Amino acid sequence: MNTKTSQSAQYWLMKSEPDCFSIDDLKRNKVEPWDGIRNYQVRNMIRDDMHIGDHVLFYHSNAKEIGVVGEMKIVSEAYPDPTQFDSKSDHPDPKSKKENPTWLLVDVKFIQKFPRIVTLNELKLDPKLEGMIVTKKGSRLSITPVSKKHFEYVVKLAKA
DNA sequence: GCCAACGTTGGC
DNA sequence: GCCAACGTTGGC
Repeated sequence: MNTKTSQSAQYWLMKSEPDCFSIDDLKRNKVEPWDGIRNYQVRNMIRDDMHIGDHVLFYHSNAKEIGVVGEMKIVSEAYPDPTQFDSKSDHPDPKSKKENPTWLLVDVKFIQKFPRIVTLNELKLDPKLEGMIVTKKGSRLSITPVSKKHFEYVVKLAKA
């Protein structure tokens, strides 16, 4: 018997500093390896809980305008992040060994850039989005799970 | 540029 | 295993 059960897609929010990698960069490249994850909690999530076909909100952090700017999709399972072995990359990790890489990444695919940004302030103020992790004070995880309800509501807001 | 809120490191 | 010091994230 096949022990694999078909799982329904999950929903996420992923942060990026637009000065480093923006929604427009993703739109141009179509598919991009989401490298540079150097947090164990986030690594474990992408390794254990993230799968091909999952839906993602693209979030601009550390920017003039902070908030959700578009949508993308996960198009690979987690695999070793090559930048950890590259001393010239932004986040080399000399302690990580090629036989047993510490850091993983997933490939993401551009779906759409929203007609407008849904700002963090807007997310915080909307009672329908209460409990969304990114709105919580001190939330520093670059990837967080989002409920299907919240995801669909944010997309609706972006197009309103 | 400031600083609060974390996460990590390393001495003990 | 504790915890101070340090580094990073990211809103403001």
